[in-house]
Amino acid sequence: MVAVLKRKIRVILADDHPVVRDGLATMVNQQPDMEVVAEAGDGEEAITLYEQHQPDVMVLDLRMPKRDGVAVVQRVLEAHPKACLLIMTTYDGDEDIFQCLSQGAKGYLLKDARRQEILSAIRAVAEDRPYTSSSVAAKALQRMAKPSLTQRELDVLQLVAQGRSNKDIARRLSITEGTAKTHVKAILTKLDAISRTEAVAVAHKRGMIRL
Amino acid sequence: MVAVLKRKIRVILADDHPVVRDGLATMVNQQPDMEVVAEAGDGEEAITLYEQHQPDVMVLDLRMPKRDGVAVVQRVLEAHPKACLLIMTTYDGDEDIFQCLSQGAKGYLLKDARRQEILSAIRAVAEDRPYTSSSVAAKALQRMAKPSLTQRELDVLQLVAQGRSNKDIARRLSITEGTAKTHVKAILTKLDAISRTEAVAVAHKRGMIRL
DNA sequence: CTTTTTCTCCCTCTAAAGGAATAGTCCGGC
DNA sequence: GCCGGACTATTCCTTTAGAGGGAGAAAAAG
Repeated sequence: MVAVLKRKIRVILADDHPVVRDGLATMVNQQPDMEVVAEAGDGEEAITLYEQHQPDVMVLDLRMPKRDGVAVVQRVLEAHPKACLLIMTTYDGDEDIFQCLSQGAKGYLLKDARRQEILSAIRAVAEDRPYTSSSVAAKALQRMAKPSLTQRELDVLQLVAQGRSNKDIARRLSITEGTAKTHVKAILTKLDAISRTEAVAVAHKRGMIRL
Repeated sequence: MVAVLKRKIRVILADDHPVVRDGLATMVNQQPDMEVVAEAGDGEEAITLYEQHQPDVMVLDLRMPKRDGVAVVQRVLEAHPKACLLIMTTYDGDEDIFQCLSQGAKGYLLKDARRQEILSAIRAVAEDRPYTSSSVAAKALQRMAKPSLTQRELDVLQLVAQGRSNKDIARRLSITEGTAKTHVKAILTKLDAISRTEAVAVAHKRGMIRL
């Protein structure tokens, strides 16, 4: 089936859990057509190792110490526009998916995927074919229909999620309480929430904030 | 070092991510003194397989489909008080840790633990010695100094976290709005929060609610 | 250079949330 | 039987949030 003479797919794994790296490494190295060339335990390391090894595929966890997945995607792609990045994470919020894919990641899959699906995804991405399961694609499409929050609104949302009052938020951002309220109002409208607490729930579910 | 004639430690792995199970299985099976006898992908399966195999150790993820880790700990230990359960999870909220350990889990460790630590933990738990890293132990102690929420307060907190208003909460729980406020007030006091949104943030960080 | 978006600030008004204190009922433990 | 915790409910009062507007300045997009 697999061409014996073909060069193996060179893979870097980036995940902060040694157990997950072991699992992936075992799976990958058992395949005749691929091999793990390096493993990273955080975002910084992922970027460094990509530079060093220039692999065919990098499998990336979204939440990692030092620099999170989205930031790694951004950095690597701006230096290597042809990089094939496969996001592999437990988070299925539409915002995470949207951010990664719109920034140029070639694939996005969830950690509860079966072994075969993971391997197929790596092979697809290695050939520069995008890999997106139907459920993930659906979320990305959902997200596109929703209004985006501005940077300032995200700043405010972050503070709202920490339980800060409008007055408190205003003080921290050096704006008036009225302005803080204006931003909160915009957030509620865009997230279709009737209270700040609901807005936090929605934003969290969508992966817009990290608590 | 390891006695060759000694019976191997029989381990069951319960985690909803195939990748994690693979990683753990590989690590465990490489050791001369232990072996994986079964793998479960959800809570129900974990309970069933424990009954069937009666392993020396069961390694449990906290968040699993169908039945979560705490519930599995409860069920297995009420049928087998001597069961050696090792919790392995990404969540380090004091409530999770406290619940598991106080219900009789023998160990609790985080998924970012190094390989050696994981194996040591399995060996410790297999010999009925509790395994608790210092950071985890510290959180359990912290939790003991904090007031517990009553069941009703947890019900209310869950609804608060979904963004419901006091009136809404009252309707859903068939109580008056005043009573809902009383509960919310008690929650704020116990969690040392000044607003419901902060209470949600605190509760989430402590692992008291699942969003 | 326009146009649009973003960020800022302002107003009024109503509804909701939160602080403080009190109290009756029920249930389980001692 | 008594006591304490849990759940329920109440009243009074203050503060905060949120709905509904409008509006100017700056920055980004066209």
